[in-house]
Amino acid sequence: MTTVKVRIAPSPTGDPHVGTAYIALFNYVFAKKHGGKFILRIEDTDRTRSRPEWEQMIIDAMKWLGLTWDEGPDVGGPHGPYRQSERGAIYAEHAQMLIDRGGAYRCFCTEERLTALREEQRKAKVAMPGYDGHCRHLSPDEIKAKLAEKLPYVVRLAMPKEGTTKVNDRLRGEVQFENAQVDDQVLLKSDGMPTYHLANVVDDHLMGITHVIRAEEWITSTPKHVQLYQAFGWTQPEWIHMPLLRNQDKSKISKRKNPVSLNYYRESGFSPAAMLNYLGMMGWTMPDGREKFTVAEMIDNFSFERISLGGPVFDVQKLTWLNGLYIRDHTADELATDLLTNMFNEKNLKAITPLIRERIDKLEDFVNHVGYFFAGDVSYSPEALQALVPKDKTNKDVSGMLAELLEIIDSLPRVEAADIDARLKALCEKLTWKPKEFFMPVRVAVTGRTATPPLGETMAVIGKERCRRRIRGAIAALKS
RNA sequence: GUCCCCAUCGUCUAGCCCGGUCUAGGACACAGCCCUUUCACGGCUGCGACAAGGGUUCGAAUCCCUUUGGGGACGCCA
Repeated sequence: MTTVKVRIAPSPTGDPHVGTAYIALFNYVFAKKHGGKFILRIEDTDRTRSRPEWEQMIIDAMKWLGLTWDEGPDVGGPHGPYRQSERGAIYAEHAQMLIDRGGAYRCFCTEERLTALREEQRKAKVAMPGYDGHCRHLSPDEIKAKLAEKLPYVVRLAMPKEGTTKVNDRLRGEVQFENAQVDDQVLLKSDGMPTYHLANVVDDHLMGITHVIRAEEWITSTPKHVQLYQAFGWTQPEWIHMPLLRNQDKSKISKRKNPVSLNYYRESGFSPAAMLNYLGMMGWTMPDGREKFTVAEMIDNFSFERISLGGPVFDVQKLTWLNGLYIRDHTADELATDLLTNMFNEKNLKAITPLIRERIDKLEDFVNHVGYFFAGDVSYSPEALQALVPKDKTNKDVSGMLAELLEIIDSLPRVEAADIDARLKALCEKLTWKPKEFFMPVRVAVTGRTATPPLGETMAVIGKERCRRRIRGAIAALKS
């Protein structure tokens, strides 16, 4: 029997995601259950969106949760590198291998042609939009000529056009796909980087992955992966597609409708144990029905048979209840230590004091000045609410502005004073608002107050997660 | 639109595979009561679901089919 080896393969294109933690947990638990290995692989093949800061945050968040890996970019391992951007040669070689075997072909179609094609298909309401196979049957001479011209090209999967591909999913049984329904996916982009489809198959094979435990959204692309395994002549891993975490409205969990950043939960003071416990009960239950359990207990009792397939709604309220249980497990002393390390620590205090030094006359004034640096949500008094909307603006104007600000903040790894100041100024100018009209609503949204230290520094100390949740809260307040 | 997945209280779920023990159990939330100087915690009670229709069967939440509903995928994103 081969040793179980699984992986979590996040993409460093944004905040560390709760869905990543969810899938990582099940991979981790499964690996531990069977004495196997769990590895971390960074899928940073999207050159425009991947950033090292995001990668670092993912690693930090995973460490915070305690989901440690046996191989990964930081700890190395026998199958490295574990960062896909550093494995370019491997993918190029394998893409060539595929071309040689007829499992893939070069495609010289331009971005413009593909956009036009897509548009055409959309207008004609084509049942299965996709690549039309234009370059699939180019003659060797035509290809040679185009290569000689140095035309940029991609490598596409030569999907069989007849027959079916079977995917054996551990949780759902056999799922069949008509090959004609499956697109000739791009495997290698014109920048030489692989797409997910190629990279994940090649790496999973080379790294000896035995079980692919990933989210359900991948199930429709699995036939492509199965075809790739066959084209390479490799043995497939076992496929396990976990249900997707959902928003309240049942759509796939998203930052628009839910806090999805692990940093949010960390900074709000959720404990990793509670977080993992809660994630563990999304789609899985203890045999005895216990709701409070540790990862170790989950490992002891884990089996795929106890997974239910309905997409679980991620309910922050229930997570909060669970976290309360964990808080109460602590003695008062332990809780005090926790507070001292994570909230009222030297770093936080030293970040705040320069901002309020001029604003207090006695030490006891401190507490009344700094509540919003520590609090989660802020409430808006009638006066604050009034200040939120400047005289010449409507609620809609302000919520629109705040929504734009939210987008800006979302795109940043962290909020830094000078940087956010510049961005605020730029947004103000872009919207052609008067500074006075612009900055007060932002101040009120983020702090709940009309008088605060300078905004940029204040926001930096409050931090990205709190800033964004309060802005969201302000937008909601403006609606009612 | 096409393909794929899914379907028990508002939410997380047990039960479903191996039909009867299910007048469907637990938890969150909500409401009430108790505890209590207050608030919480804790305890108790209540509210609340087998999507619909057809089969199969002596008997179906459990098996089959259809419909409906929800979700996902359809990118040189992952």
